[in-house]
Amino acid sequence: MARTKIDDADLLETLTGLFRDRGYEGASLSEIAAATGLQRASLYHRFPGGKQEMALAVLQHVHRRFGERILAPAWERGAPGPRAKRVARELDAFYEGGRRSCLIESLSLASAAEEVRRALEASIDACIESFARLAKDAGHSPAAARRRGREALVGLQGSLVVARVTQDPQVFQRFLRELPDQLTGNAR
Amino acid sequence: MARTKIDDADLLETLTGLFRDRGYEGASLSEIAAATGLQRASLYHRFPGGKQEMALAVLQHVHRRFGERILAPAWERGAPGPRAKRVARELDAFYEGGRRSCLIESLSLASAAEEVRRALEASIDACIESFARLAKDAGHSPAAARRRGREALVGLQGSLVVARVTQDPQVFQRFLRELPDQLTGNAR
DNA sequence: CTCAGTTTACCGATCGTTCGGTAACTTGCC
DNA sequence: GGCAAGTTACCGAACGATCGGTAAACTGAG
Repeated sequence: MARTKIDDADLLETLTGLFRDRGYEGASLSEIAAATGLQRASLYHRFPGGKQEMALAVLQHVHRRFGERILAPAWERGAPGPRAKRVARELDAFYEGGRRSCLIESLSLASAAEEVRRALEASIDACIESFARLAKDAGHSPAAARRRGREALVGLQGSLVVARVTQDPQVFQRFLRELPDQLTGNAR
Repeated sequence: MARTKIDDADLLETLTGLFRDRGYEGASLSEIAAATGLQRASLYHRFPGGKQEMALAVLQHVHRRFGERILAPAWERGAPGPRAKRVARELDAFYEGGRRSCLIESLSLASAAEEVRRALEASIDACIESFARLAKDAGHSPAAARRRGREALVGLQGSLVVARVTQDPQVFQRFLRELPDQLTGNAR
């Protein structure tokens, strides 16, 4: 047993879960080590930059996953309505029905490092743009589409927070149900 | 020197700011001591229960402030529209235009103690009920009013998170502007 | 043998918390 | 009023535990 004990994908997945649930300061290296099955020192072999590099890697990992999968339907061809529904389904899976928090929110508290802050902003922007794309494809002006995208993101973040505090995922489910119409629907 | 060096109101105010900005784990006792002007040991004289009691006291403090002031207009007499506008103005002041985070969100991460979790839930509920009251007074059914109250809370939490990450308080300002109509407006 | 990957053992710093002690004020007896 | 006893508020120093991080030895596949 000398080659990687835990492969990068699993490692990142575990780290993602930890940072989502506990936040940056809340997720200690001991806890991370216990959860990943690696010793603390081994984590420094994988992430020489320490905890901050772990957070950064997780952020990139999730950002990629959003781009390649969760938000991908927003950039495909076809009717925007069904595509929005597919995005909603992907969000449902990623947030486990509203029982998991958003990494962006969890990591944006502790007055993060500039590099982390930039990554957070990039992910937020990508999310807004993808949402806006669906609204644009539904015939809305660029300005109106961007506004709808922003409002959808607000609903996403807000419903996740409320669902977490009230321990009631229904709030998130309601958001998901209304998301497609919120983006592609006609009137307001 | 025997009388209090820092009075309870100031102390709670400082603690509130710290917990909002840094979260429970993020706000260390050293930092709290530095910010309040009291030594760590002195904090234990004021809060024998330690950090958790501090968080609990802050939660109660803010809960009272919401009940007595910020959400008070929702329970007064008069047209619901102007009352909703007054609530919005109070929220604007409390969240400093969207530059400060919500305590409930900041403290709800770190898998808090049961007592803390209950306090968080109580505050959330009070907020929803006050919002719903305005919708009810505007002629909406109890069910519809409660739905509007919940959605308003989602908008509040979501816009605060997005405003923090993007460092753009405008998102919160937009929410505040639309809040009165969202609660008391006619159609949807 | 090489060398990436893991491990044990350890580091200084800081964590939340406790302890012993000291002023300043209050109380109650004379 | 005078003054000892008690209370309140604060502080410096230290507690054990844990924090994030490092050095060096071990492991095993190429």
